[in-house]
Amino acid sequence: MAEEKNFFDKVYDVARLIPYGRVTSYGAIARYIGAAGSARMVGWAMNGAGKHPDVPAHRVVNRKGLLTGKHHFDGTNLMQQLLESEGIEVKENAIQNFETVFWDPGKEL
DNA sequence: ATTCTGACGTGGG
DNA sequence: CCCCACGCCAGAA
Repeated sequence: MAEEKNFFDKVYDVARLIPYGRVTSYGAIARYIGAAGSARMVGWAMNGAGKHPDVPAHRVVNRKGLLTGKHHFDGTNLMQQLLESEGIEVKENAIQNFETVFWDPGKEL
């Protein structure tokens, strides 16, 4: 694939690679695309993910495994339902067995 | 141009 | 685990 030069495209590209039933953190993606330290930009990029149906933003959480971005989805618990539908256990906006379902792009790839 | 905010991360206590 | 402070970069007012 051609290398995306846009920061957003890179984020979307990695997010699309997240396997089913797995989750990753903003920092992991940021580091993989070469924007280590700018994890905030990853989250910001996700703001435009709504235009990219192939981008599973619900599989991206912060390093604590908290569904910090659930507030940005249509419903209040849409993100949690999506994760639960993939077999991921979520409790109080926090992913259970986070280390088990965690997927690191720079590590798995 | 300046200021603030934001789906974060890391380090120290 | 919690809390606090700093860094980070892009965009909106």
